[in-house]
Amino acid sequence: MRKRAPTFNRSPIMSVRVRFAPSPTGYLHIGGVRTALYSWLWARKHGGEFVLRIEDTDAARSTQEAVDVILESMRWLGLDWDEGPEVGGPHAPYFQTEREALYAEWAEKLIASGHAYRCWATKEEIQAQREAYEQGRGGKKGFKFRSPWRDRTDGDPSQPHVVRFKAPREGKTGWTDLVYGDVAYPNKEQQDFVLIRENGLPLYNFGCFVDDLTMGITLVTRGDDHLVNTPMQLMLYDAVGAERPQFAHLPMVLDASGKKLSKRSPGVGVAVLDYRDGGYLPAGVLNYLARLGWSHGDEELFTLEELIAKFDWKGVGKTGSRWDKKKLAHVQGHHLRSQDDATLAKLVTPFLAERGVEVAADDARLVNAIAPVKLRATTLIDLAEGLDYLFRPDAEIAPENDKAAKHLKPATAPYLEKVLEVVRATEPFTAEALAGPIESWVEAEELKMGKVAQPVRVAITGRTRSPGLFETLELVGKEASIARLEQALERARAAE
RNA sequence: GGCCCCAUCGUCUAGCGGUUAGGACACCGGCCUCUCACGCCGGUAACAGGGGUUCGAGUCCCCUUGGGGUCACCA
Repeated sequence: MRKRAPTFNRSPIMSVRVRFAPSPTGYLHIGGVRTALYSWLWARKHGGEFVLRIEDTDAARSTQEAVDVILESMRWLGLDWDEGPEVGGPHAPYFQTEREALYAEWAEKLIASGHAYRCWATKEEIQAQREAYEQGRGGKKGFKFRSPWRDRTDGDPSQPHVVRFKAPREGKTGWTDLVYGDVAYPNKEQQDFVLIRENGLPLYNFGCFVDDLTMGITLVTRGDDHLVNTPMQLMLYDAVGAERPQFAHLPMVLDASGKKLSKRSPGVGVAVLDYRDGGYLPAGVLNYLARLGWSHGDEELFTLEELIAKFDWKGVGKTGSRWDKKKLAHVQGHHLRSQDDATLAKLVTPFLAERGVEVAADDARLVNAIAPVKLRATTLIDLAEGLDYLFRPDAEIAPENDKAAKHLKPATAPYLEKVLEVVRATEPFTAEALAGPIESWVEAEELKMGKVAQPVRVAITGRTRSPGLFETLELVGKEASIARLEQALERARAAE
């Protein structure tokens, strides 16, 4: 059953400082972005700071390219950071690999105060203890290394060693999570986890602790797969006598089958940039992401400003949520249609270029065509598809498939002829001016508008779907309409 | 397996002891209509199971079941 998470009641005097701390793995995970979004919204809502920190202590995976992908993803989404890479800040550097001295310093403090110790145990020793455990208990899981160095001080610091935390073995360590409420872990489950490894770099829990502490983070947000790490970090705050930050853990984003969303999830893009390249708008992705796991009554559609105003932690649910492409498409389509035409014209240009259509973003024909076409589009790619025929040379306009081609046949030639005649005679060339003559002719001949419209539509667009016929004729223009109708007429007469 | 977390329509969710269990996506009808959309109207569809507490449980407690996370010199 759901328990109501406590409300955020930190003193308003204390500023909000939140951070997003991805590790550079080659792409920015869309689920991670939801965490970033909630944090960002919280910071913006309270006029606090949003810090971007790169957790790159896993040297094997971290590359500059991977960092660039993170920054580009965040920029595209519009989640701007107040401190972090490129913008700097009072707590620089913001790359963990550049903060090595700081970790060493805090490790020394912990050793000096008796909360941590140097451990010279070798991998072989640990392995031997592990094997003994497995044989003794008959199980492989739950092994906890008990270092012989926990209470010794006679090692040689010049020899390779790690630094371990002297974890308490009795009692419990708990906190009040902004999403999950009261959570506690028994200390006996803890082992003397490593703070600093042999190569001098900190392990996740220690790096995270030192950075969050020294960067003055007031609220730590992350995926609920980190729930189990929280006690370790809490112990560290307690050990140095520092005030603990608040924590908010977010449920996972799952794929359609209910598994944690990953690059292997079928049919779903996990990388943020997949959505940029797929023609989605940040507003659509962010709105969908916000609602996935957070709710505000019955409301579904939000602008970014509304999200900032309405977001709160008590609206965040505790259950993992599945990624629903259809619903994303719905929300995205709404945001696409909400954009003004000039903006969309600018945004769609690259997608048109990708299709070989070069047109200026402020081209009047482009801007004028946006309104009717965006009603029929979900993404910028759809928009580009729907705009494409307007800018192609007349000679390139041809039925896009068999279904379209079937509308151009001898039987429909008379319709094309009639419309061609009207097109030639109409001036000014507007949808209103064209509608009258064509509609009255259709009526007089006792035809159905559909019978006439489809062949004409295919003639001037090559497609069976487009905005209203008269509107489309106007958009295509008089000259091009004539050329395309003549061309289609030939096709129709030549067809079987 | 230990520890921790979770559980309302297919999906995302509202619900904070008394509701015909609401909304959204999807789906199915219908309207609009020159196509396709958009939009509008209507419909199918859920409290995992079992015990308690209570005058009264989707709401509180316990158990079961199911799902997830985590057990590193990864993050």
